[in-house]
Amino acid sequence: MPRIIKHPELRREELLNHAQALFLTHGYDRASLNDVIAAAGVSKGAFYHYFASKEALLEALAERFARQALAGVQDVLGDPALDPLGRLNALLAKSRQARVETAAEAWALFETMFRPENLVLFHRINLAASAAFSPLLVEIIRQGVADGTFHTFDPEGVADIVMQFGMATHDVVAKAIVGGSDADMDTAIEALEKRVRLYEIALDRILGLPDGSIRIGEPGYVRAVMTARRAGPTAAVPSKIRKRS
Amino acid sequence: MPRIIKHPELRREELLNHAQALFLTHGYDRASLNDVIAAAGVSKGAFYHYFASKEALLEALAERFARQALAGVQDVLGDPALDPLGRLNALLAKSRQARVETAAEAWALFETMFRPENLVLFHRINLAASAAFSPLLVEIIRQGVADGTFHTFDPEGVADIVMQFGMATHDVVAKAIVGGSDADMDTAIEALEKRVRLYEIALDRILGLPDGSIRIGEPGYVRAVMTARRAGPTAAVPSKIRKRS
DNA sequence: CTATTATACCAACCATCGGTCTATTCTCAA
DNA sequence: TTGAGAATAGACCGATGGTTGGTATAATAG
Repeated sequence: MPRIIKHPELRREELLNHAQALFLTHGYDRASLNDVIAAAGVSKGAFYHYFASKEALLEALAERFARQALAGVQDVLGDPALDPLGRLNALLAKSRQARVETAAEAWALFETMFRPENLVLFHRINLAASAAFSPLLVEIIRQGVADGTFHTFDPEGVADIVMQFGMATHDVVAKAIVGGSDADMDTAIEALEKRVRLYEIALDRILGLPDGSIRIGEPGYVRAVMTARRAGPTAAVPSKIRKRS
Repeated sequence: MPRIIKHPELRREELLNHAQALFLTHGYDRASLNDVIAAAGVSKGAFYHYFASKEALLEALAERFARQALAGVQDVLGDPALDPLGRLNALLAKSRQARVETAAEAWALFETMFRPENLVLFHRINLAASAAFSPLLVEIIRQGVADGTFHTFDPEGVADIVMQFGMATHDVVAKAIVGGSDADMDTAIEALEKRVRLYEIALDRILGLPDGSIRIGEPGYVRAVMTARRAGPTAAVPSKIRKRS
């Protein structure tokens, strides 16, 4: 009987897609390799042909996230029409947009994706995103310091703080969901928006700018994206994955 | 033959000690339960008499860290001789001291303890530490806002930022070690001290204080503690734990 | 067209993992 | 002395991530 051979590069993407869905719903640890290959309809041998290990799969997933997030940001740096503050704001908005859309994409998974069992997954994603964004950030801040827009003695440090703030939003949402009496989206979004305002002012002051200079995307942006997707179809992922004792 | 029975409460501590050493050297995931009980010279049955699971062991370990870190801090909050800024500085110094001494305690493990495989362990420790410190921090900041010392609209948010800064020092050291050409202690400490200075100024500005108000422990403190312990005996932990491929 | 090699794939198999279970030994108060 | 319960031992379990030996297809060379 003839064997059906799909295009190899698509096979790999398919594996990544199924892994992403499973990791987001159940967490990297709980979703077993067998679950992934079963979902993708692929044998173990095939999997290990494309990836060296489960770890490598996670890494590839994080890289893909980072690559997508970075898409279209490179040109911001070189745009001569923007001053350093404009560049920084543009980059922050882009970065935030990527984060929000990633979360929104997995909206049906909102409650599960912010649970501690997904720690490893999100750490990797954030790590990859940092690695991609950080050099751009440092360069922009350096330019700003050079032309007197920003005032700081440690551009790398400030860039790290900015990335920290970005990562911390994940924890903010997690707290709002887990700690809230009714764990709904509105509570989470409200907490998130408030925190973003604080981060903006904190960055203003750290960089010696007047309050209100830094704008990490438009106010209400998170709510808009989230609610738009909320109405969308719920991705029902039938789960046969065990509960941990 | 007579059985040697140790005091039960000591048995539990002993288990924690061996687990701590193994988790720090090889990471929570890689150090197996069998490794732990083998190191402690205890049977599996005995282990599961004291702990409900490997998770519970990790949790107990994190709790112990947090408890040690919190020791002697409670009275800072009630001390009437201190103003809010004094209280905040005292708390920060205490928090930092705990972190540094934890790191120094595991000095022989310096290179391994900052590797990604220890992510889970440190996340738990930081979580426990946050849970312990955060309420104190929020209260102090609230007091300061009330009497006009601090200026912010979001005390909880600022407290979170402070905790973030504390946790981030871990990453700073990791980067200095992993990224540096010669991964030595001096590079790491230097990077750490510089970053702490940045955090101090950032907090000054976020809270609307004049630069130099916040002092997270004395300058040079990290170096002093680290170098003091460096000369100490190297804890040679014979490792039979497998390498992950 | 055939021979050869590299790629894509399969599924049985493995060591080890965290965790359970039953049996036994020890401790100490009544 | 004895009985109850705490403490300990270690065989055992299902599941896991990972390995292996082998097969089928595609690409290429002669």
